[in-house]
Amino acid sequence: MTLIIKKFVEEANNLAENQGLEHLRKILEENAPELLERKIKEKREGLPELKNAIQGKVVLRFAPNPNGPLSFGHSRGIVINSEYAKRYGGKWILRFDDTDTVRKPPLPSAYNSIQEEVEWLTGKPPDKIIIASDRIETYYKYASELISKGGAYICTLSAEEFREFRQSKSNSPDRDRSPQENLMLWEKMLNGEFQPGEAVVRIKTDMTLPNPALRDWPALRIQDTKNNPHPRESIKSKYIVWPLLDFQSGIEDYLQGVTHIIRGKDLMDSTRKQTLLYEHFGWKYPETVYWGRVKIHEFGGFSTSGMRNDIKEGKYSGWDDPRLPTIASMQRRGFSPEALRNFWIELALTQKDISASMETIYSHNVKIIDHTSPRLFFVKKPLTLKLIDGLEKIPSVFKTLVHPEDESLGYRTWKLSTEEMNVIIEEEDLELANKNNNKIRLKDFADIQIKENTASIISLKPNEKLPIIHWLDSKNSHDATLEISTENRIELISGKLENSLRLEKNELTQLERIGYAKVENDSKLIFLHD
RNA sequence: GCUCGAUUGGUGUAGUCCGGCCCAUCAUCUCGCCCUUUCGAGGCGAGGACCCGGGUUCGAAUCCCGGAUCGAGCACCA
Repeated sequence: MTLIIKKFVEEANNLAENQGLEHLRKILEENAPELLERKIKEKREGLPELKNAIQGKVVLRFAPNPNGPLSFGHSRGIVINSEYAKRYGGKWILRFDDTDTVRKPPLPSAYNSIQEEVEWLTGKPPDKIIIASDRIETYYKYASELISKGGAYICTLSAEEFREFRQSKSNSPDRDRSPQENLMLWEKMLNGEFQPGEAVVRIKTDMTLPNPALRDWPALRIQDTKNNPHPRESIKSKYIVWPLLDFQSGIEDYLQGVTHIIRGKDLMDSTRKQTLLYEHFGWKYPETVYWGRVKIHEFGGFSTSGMRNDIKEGKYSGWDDPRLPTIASMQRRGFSPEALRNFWIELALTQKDISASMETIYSHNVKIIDHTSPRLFFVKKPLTLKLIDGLEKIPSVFKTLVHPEDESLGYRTWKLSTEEMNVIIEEEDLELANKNNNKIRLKDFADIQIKENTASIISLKPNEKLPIIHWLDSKNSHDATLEISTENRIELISGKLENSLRLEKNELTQLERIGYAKVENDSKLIFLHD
């Protein structure tokens, strides 16, 4: 049988090789046209489909620690979750996981700033907001329930002592206590009869589990909230027993009916721990997908707490310092939220650790801002040339398009004098002129001949092929600074800016031959990218 | 060390489940050309990749085995 098949396959392969696939196709068309109807593999676009996602029923969440405003990295979680919510007509929850008052104390202002940043990024508020520190008693309830069911116990071993048991795959002596005893100890924990480190609630798993991280993992611990009060006014020192991430997050996901969790792959063990927790309760764990680490080449290693320190020490001017990889900074510099969304969607969802470049973000941003950015002349290192010849040819008004592809945006105009005129060009462009017998074309104006600090108009119409440069008239320009920030320093470039357009604060412009910039005020521009 | 997981051009991705329309997609990048009175935008074109070694098969990026490399977790952080 197989021999017969082999014979025919060989025959077909030979035919294909000798007479081409078209020949085979014809034979098939004649004899068995149904075989030609292939299901065409659809090309995926953007984010991959979520497993078991039902239209209208998807619930997602993103849970940052509010110990600072959002970093660029956070924006991935917000974009991906909100995009999926949109795609499936579901909803997504913004949850503040603020359960560590000691090592990662929340920043009170972050609760609001994060919400604003989310809105800027996605165009609307999240469907729901949850603050973990408001829900401590709920978490207690589930802890008590699990303790009484024998699924958790109070462990009075120190972290170091327990580590021994974890390593040797043997049970903590506290493990065999009865639920009644554990409930009593639980009350003691809540009443403050233990100091931090003296007691912890552990989820019973199996000390022989191959993955050491999962062995009787800790669910709630004691924090000294007298000396380290929670920064929220309504919480402060109200609780001393606090849930750990794996417990808090697991319970909350269940309570909110989260169907899909999208998280970093560093949280893979969290999934496994929480799955064990869900088994105790008989719950079904959400679908989970992971992403890998993202490194942006131009941004070094920044951590939220590190930035917080540096700002405090005055190393940076604030969370929106242009050198910092925060959303606040990118917002201030003038990135379009749509560009950030497109960037993350294009990177998609894989477990690969990736290193991307800012150039990719720039390219996304240009696509969005270019067709609406008014053009402007900004002359760095200005050099003044007195017009000494050809003044009679000058029109009374200079006129050029606000945007080269969109006449509806109008014209930039300025009045010129035939009596006296000083042209301002960039020092660097003088070299360009040098290469062309000291001749150059002033964009939309005239060909000039330069001689020392003077210039003569050769003709208004282009006379020969000369490099075209941007320029200014001294009477129609004013001093301005362009702030360019590179990785670790801020450079202030002084120059001249044209008067013709009065741009509002935060408007984006394209400085011709320089790049895109954001208007801070009349005489200050912040460079975005080229 | 133990436990997970990943590996497609310079950088990201598609395709891998279910082997053959894949001498491998799209974007970015680089380089040409066109257009344009900006070094911008736009248009066209070119460049460049299946981690390695075996195996299965008529046929492997795709399946199997082995190895390498990279990353994460093994916290009373999130």
